[in-house]
Amino acid sequence: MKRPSIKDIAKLAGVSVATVSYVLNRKEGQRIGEETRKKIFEIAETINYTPNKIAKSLKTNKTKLLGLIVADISNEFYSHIARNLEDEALRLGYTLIIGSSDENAEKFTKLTELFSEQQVDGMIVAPVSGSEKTLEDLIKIKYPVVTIDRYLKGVAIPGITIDNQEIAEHTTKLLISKDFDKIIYIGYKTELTHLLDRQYGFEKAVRSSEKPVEIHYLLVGLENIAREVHVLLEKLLGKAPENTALYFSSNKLAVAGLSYLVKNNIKVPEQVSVVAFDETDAYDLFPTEITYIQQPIEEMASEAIKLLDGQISNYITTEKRITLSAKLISKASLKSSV
Amino acid sequence: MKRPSIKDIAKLAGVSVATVSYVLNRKEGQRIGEETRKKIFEIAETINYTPNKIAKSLKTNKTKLLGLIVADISNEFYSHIARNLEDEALRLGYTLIIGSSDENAEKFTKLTELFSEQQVDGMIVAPVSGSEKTLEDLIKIKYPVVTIDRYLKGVAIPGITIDNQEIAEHTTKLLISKDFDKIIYIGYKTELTHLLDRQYGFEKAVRSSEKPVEIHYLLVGLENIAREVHVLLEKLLGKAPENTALYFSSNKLAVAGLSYLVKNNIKVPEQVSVVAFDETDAYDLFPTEITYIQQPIEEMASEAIKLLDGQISNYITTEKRITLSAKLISKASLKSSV
DNA sequence: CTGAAAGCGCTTACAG
DNA sequence: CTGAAAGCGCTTACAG
Repeated sequence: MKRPSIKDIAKLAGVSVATVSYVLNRKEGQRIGEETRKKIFEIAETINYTPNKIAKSLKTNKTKLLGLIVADISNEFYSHIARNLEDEALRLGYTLIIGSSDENAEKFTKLTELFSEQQVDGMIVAPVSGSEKTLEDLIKIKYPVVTIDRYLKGVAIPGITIDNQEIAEHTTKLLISKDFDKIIYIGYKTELTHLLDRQYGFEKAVRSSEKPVEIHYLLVGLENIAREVHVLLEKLLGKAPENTALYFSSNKLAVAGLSYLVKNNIKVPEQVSVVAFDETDAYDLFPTEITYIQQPIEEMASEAIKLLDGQISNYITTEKRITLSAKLISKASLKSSV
Repeated sequence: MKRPSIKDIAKLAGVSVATVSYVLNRKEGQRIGEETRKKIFEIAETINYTPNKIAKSLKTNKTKLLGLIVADISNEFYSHIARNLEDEALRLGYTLIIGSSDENAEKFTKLTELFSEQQVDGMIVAPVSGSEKTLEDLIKIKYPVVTIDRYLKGVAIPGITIDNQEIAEHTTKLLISKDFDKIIYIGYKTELTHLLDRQYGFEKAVRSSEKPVEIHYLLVGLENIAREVHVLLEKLLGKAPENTALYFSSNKLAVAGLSYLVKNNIKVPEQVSVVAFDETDAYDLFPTEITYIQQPIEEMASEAIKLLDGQISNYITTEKRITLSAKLISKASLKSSV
């Protein structure tokens, strides 16, 4: 009981497979008699024909498959990215195949190989540190690739990022203007450029400030975030902090840090003010509404797909990098003034 | 600059494509001379050959692609499911292609069609209400499909679920034993069996109880959850509830409800006790640790893939349904006793 | 030990 | 208006 092919339709209709292919693809130019046309549609319907895209792909060299590589699809930020990409992709007739790199360069490379063997028409990737060569190889063979969320220093490849440094600088200046006794930056130990940019933005604002303010950095690894953050905050904050600001450079870090505040009954913003990168539903459970930096995820997704589709369809190889603006969403977690 | 094919290798090596295919696939049985073998590998290496899986698929009728349809990949529960499925799939050499149904039967059907045209070897789906016929059609043509999280009444199809009714009943009995004045069940207006099962379990425990206890149901739609829950809780709970228990039948509902409690400064468990289905990192930001029902996601994923792979490889069509046990994780949000 | 050949299900110039 | 034929890149009996 094989699935029916156009050959079966052709036989049943008494025409050639070419004719069947033409009418099923509604190709203009090749005009086919209305009767033949109708008959073919009817037969296709009754024998329940569905096209075999694999066969089509082999011939046309297009699979309508897009590969998506994120750090971890179970991470809230990436699952939202994925969802938006999915919708945009579907709109253009693409389907998404996904993989998680776990920030591991080897795994990242394996995934690109796997996807390329599956003949995906293009890839959207959040590159990991150490994947420079893999990306360069892809560019060399002109494989359509677009980076998202991140970029790699020195690798000229189209992609979407946000203005990490600018928004971080802007936000930090705001903090500085509020005369905190102490500002604590909580970020990652990492070589990932988009995260370093957030740190640079922070540092830049600090350097250009005239007011003296006590600054601390808490940099944690990519694992065991919650515990690390708790230990560090305990050391730095103690149980009764005053007039302090906490700057979290990701939602994961924020959740870790906020849970420390809740558990120690530290009042926001009375004792400690908080601002965080990225949003998460989790903020809803915190007693104070959190001020956060919002990434334009929807726009990122649609631009990424547009950029990729452009490469695929027109073989454009501009090294276009698009930078979108993040937005500071002000809520109660930042003290209103001095 | 086309990508090299085995034909290119064959030409370069002065052998037939058949020979190249044999050595590249390391087929035993067909013994190929060690020299030819080495030469072929070398050439493949230098011209940077990578196999075209599409061509292979056309011939072998296996794509090593698995379709995953969830309600929404950006939902925390499903993104975790997806991640675990991804890992298990990769282990068996499969790649995941994903789609979100948005609980929409039409979209669900479209996705199954799309995936089947892409010739996925099998599908893992969270069926939506109204998709009975789609599923039955798939079974009729013996397409390997496994349901996850949910099942559809009357549709005999292999799948993984958890013991929703039992764990709900068990949990409710525990609530009842604690002599609350009022127990409020917060669930969905839905026809989805797995959610109804949670409700039946609750009702069953209530009916079999000897103690009289005031019971309320809050059933919300699938959209605007937060607002609906807030409005309903306000009506039912007021600002100063006493000795009340809240039972949330999903993590989304729980987040919505807990945020109401936080905003109104209602103490957990002093005034209100809480138990919720499913976990989420968000609980970390709530002042009290939340008692929740934990689904064995990892096991669900590995069993699903195993079941699907079984169907694919052996054409097993047992209507095997696997039920796994959820677990009540006790934390401070449930008052300790009377 | 190796090759010629058929075929998977399509598409698409080309010819008539 | 329609068909014969080649070909996409593989696999796999079969023959030698």
